[in-house]
Amino acid sequence: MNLFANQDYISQLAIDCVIFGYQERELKVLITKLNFKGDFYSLPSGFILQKEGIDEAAHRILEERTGISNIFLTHFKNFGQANRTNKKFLEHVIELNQERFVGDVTLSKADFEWLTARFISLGYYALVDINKVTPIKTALDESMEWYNIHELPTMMMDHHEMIEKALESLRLNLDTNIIVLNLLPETFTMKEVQDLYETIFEETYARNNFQKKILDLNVLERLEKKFTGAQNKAPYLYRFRR
Amino acid sequence: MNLFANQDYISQLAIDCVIFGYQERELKVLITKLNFKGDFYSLPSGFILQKEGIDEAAHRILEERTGISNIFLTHFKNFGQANRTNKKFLEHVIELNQERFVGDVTLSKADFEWLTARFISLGYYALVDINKVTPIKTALDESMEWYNIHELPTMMMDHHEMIEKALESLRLNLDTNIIVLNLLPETFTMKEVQDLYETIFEETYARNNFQKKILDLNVLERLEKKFTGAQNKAPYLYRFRR
DNA sequence: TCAAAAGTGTTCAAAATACACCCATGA
DNA sequence: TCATGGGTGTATTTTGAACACTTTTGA
Repeated sequence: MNLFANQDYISQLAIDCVIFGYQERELKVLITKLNFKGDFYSLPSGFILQKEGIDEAAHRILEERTGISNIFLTHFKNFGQANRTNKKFLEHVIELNQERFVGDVTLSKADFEWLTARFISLGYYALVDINKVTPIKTALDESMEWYNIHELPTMMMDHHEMIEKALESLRLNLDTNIIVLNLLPETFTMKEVQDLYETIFEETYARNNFQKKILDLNVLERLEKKFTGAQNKAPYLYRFRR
Repeated sequence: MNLFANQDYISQLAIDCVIFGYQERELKVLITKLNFKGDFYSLPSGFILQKEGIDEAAHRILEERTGISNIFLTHFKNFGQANRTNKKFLEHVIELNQERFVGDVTLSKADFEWLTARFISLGYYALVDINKVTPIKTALDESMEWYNIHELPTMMMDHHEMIEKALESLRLNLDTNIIVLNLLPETFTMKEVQDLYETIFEETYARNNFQKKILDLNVLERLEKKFTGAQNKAPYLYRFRR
């Protein structure tokens, strides 16, 4: 059975998604562990159907793996060195899992050829509210979990570099854009916004100046106060203005 | 004879180059007119060989068309809608030029299929010194000329949109980068730099403040004065510091 | 009434912009 | 010596960071 080779995919072209989530002052990335012996970790990836656009494909892949649509997702870089192939990687997987690759059952010859060709990857990154996501495993995944961006496992191919480049790109985008609020729930306090910025940029900011800067962007609206039970002044809640 | 289909190109993937040049307060783009009846204008394009990286391919294409290498060239955007194909365009060309498409001589069936597939394009833009470039026509080009960015002919497919996006990207890059000086000759006056910026951003700047801003970047070195014969103070020449 | 954390106003320094003046050049 | 355009110094405004103070909350 051919899983890939006969599908209506564009060959030699893949999409890799760096899905950023945020929780308790930690920036996290969604990573799958492959369902094979040996520890193989990968970004959620997929291929482009002949009938769909590249952005469309990226959205589909994101939705297939997280269940959510209509989320911030953007291309950040292409990866296309001449020798970029996962042939060695796949051979290693097969070597460690020989019993599962007997007689073309798991992976046909055609699929092997298709998958180990030289590949060009379009790198996308997404920002999601971690509470809205239920990671969806495929048959090939043993697990699919959030990893702190500073405690990543050893990733296959150049996926580690991809995450680094995605983070760089995210930081650059934030200078002119407040897209990052996609990482927060519907309503949030100013302190939560500040924690988020400090986590992403790995810096600290003065509370009052930060508040002024964000409010001056004129994209937030102030709602009622949030009484937490703590013995201090209740902070305001904010949400995106529509 | 197959020109494309049997070549070692990656299929369904193209590179389009927006080559910016600058002359006398005009920002220009290098555009080819195809060597067929009917006015068909195109960006310099090419395909990616199996054995070369994508950036490498872009540099090769640029060199094939301008004769220069080691020039500023960068990816700015991918173009990959589902229906993105030049089938209609090519059929139109063939219709207007039937005498040249008799008997597989100019374009084989295989080539036609290959060329009219759904294509994804990697958009690159380059900045070149217009005086160092001798546009190199291929067999398919009737002409290859510089066009003022505000006086572009009607371009095939989405090439017009590509130029717009490339310009946007160039402007963004300029905010943090002085790469734009690739558009100028080896030595230049401050006024020439200012003219260039004003042309690209379509704004005017105060002379003294502009000079200060550029010099504060610490990337230029001041050379001797340039005596033009005009009855005014001779301006200094500058060049990139190494 | 007190500690903790949020909100807001004021001050200070730095950067961007505007204004003014002087200088070199060739007719 | 004059008009022209180039170079540079000084004021002014705007921006952003630092500091200080007040308010709210629940114990």
